[in-house]
Amino acid sequence: MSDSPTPLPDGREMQLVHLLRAVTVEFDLRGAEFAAGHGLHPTDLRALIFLLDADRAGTRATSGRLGAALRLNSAGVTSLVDRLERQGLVRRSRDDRDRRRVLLSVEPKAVDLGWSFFGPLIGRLVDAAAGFTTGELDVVHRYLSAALGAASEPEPAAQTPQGPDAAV
Amino acid sequence: MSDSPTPLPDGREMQLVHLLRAVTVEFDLRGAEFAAGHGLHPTDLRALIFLLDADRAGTRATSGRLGAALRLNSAGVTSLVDRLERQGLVRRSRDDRDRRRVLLSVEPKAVDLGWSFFGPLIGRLVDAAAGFTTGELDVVHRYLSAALGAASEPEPAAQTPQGPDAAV
DNA sequence: GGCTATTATCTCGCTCAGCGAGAGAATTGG
DNA sequence: CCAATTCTCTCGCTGAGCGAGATAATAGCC
Repeated sequence: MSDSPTPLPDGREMQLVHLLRAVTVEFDLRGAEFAAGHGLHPTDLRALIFLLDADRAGTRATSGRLGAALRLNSAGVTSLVDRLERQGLVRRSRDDRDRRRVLLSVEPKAVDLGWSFFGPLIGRLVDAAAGFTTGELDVVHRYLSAALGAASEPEPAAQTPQGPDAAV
Repeated sequence: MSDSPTPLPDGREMQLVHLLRAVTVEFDLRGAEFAAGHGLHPTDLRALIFLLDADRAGTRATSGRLGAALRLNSAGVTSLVDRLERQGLVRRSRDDRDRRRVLLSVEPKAVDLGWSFFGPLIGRLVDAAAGFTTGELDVVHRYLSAALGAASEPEPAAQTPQGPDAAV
């Protein structure tokens, strides 16, 4: 099967797939560069983004949820949070309702760091959207939502041996 | 500066930024899952994708170019290629024109593996594009191209200490 | 032709992210 | 109150990727 099983036409749809992939690669590259430039690992940045998202959404982030989102086991999460705590980016605190849990809260330094990463990128992306009508942006929104749904579908008979929740 | 410096309106443009980020996360997750399920590391998969792209484009991939694309130093590339070669996915061969170079060629097994990863994903993405007119897909294409350009711009005074080429 | 500078890859030794196994502490349900 | 479960942490280990330097081939200079 060393060739296309279904002779997919390399038309507009395929071009979009390649574009999406290119955007993904580019985002990852920016993230890795930013992380390296600030003495972090890509995983640290991913964790920070997850925690900042949770912070903005008002969700209480725990070690467990972080691990599920990043697909790390508990030992990995412990060393990850140790790392972030050592850098003064997050703070651990026991959950008083369930004292087994460790709540993670981001420090202002983390928020600043997040902004210094996303700020310029967001700025350029918003600028890039300037040449489109609101109707066109709606179309893009519809497409990206559909693409996200398509990408999120798990493989048919693949391995989903993970826990109950997960998913960033 | 623990709050938005420019009070960016959380309008359509921002929603698109979040969607793009979500798509990136989802793609990465799929890649990591696929890699883990096949005894590879995310880096191995990224390398494979790079090599398959080069193969389809007719470019002769070398260890050096692979390292530049993946931001690995030479030692890392050596062990990466060792790994891929051990799995029967790529083959090393000396370039006869410049016998310092090592050309990397993908084995059929790698092509199959690539298809088994991208095939279903592409299928679902193409399906997701079915509900759009060609005009609308053109709009999406324009937007994604613009977004790719925006994401590719290097940070103003950031570190770009890498070599001349790079970029997957 | 040799002779040096440059380029491309590999080897060695090391650091540290993340895993598996299991311990410890708190919760829930009987 | 006791067992089963849940959440996090500790310990020891594997291996990806780095820095430094060795090796080999090429290109430029005289």
